[in-house]
Amino acid sequence: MPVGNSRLEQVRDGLLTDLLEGAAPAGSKLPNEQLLAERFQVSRATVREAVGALVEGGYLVRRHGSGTYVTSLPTRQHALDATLSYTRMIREAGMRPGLRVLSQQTRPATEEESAELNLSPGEALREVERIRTADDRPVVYSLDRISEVLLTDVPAPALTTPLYELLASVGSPVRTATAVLTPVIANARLAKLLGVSRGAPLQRIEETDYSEVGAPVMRSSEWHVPGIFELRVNRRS
Amino acid sequence: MPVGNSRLEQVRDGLLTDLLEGAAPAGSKLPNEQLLAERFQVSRATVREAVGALVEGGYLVRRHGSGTYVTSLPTRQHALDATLSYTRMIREAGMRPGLRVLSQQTRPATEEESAELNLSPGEALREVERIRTADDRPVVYSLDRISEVLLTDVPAPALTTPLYELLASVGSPVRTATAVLTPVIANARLAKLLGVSRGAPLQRIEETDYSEVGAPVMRSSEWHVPGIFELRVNRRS
DNA sequence: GAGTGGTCTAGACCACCGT
DNA sequence: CGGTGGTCTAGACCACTCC
Repeated sequence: MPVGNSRLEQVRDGLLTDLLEGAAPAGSKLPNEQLLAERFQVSRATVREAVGALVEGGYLVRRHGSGTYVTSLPTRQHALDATLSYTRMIREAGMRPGLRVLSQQTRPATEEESAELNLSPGEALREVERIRTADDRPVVYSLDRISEVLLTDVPAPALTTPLYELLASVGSPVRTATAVLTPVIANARLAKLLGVSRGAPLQRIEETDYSEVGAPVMRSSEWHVPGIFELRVNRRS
Repeated sequence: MPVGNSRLEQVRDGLLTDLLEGAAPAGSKLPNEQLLAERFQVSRATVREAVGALVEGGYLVRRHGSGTYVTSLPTRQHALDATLSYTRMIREAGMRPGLRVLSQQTRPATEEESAELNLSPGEALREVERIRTADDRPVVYSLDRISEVLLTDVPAPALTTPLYELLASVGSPVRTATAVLTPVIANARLAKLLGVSRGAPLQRIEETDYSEVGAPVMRSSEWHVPGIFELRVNRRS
């Protein structure tokens, strides 16, 4: 059982335990906030914060004037919007993730790359070409580009470590990203690299990754083989 | 200028105005919470709530012990994860959205549909087949299925109104959804319906929509023509 | 050590829901 | 109408960052 340090975490985890162990089944109504405050020996403000976190996570709904209720289905944790790690998604699908670096080079940024990464035109960037595997079968071909400025202390052939870890280690951890998904047809090269037929459908993802202050730090182009692991998105109004 | 009723909204909108009008440029540090409280004549708790909302929206970052800072890029508002409305996305892309109903029928649910919509096997559901257009050009072909039980008061031919509005009007407004995206190849029928070539890539989306209490209310299968409006996803760690 | 955000309290009043 | 969540206050102490 998770036990946090702060009272907020204690209340949140206490409520979560009720939910997971069936003490508060789907559709049931929680005790009111005053009662919860007494039960956990905290103020009502603290209860509200804990309940708010569970509402945010999709476990509870508040209805003004009526009460707080338990929902039936929590949000999926390994969706595209909820994690940045394909490694995690592949593992979640019950497969063994792997990574193979095809090439890496330093070259001037194109105009589009300069705009996306907020660089001066022609400024140097590091590009890595990789194949991601699941149970040794190729599933993603990717081209990742990072500004050379961020990597001054990183030797050229060092991009074999996971890029998110690398970026975190140089002080630019990735927190958010925006990705555009487009279906495409495999050309001869992609077909060969990914082990599919020419003309087979692939999921193309163009993504820009941002640091915690919102500065763009990496631009990725990816081609995914469909049907191996799910690309799921949690949506909300 | 948006002016809310609650003090919380007044503070939030006040800060947002600073951000949008450039009074607080990207990377700059906000005054501390005590000062903001004095400026807006509210308590620090209220300031924290307003700032929290802007952090949630991606406009600000808090750094414990250091300060609150303005980020460079706000989260995209019309991404797949942030809205359920394709109408809105199409309009955002500068085009005129349209909708054409091809057919509707009531029939028993398949096994998969029963599982997804939490019905008894073979229970009746209403199915609608539609084409969505942007500037009169077909962009999405969709099959939507809703349990007949939810629609007892709705006459059979009435599914021409937007389905989200219809569901809200019968007391089951959609709040969240989970969608799986897969690239596919257009077959002869889809190619004809969507005005593309056979063999062209299409984005397939299988989606389940949930009410505010987490009960599944609609299951949709969609085929999107790529390149008309963007399918973007905001991601976070 | 000074300044910042993070947590927490005890109490108040309001807005909405249902009977 | 009573009960619920929604908003708000004034003040306190803690944890962290950075000089």
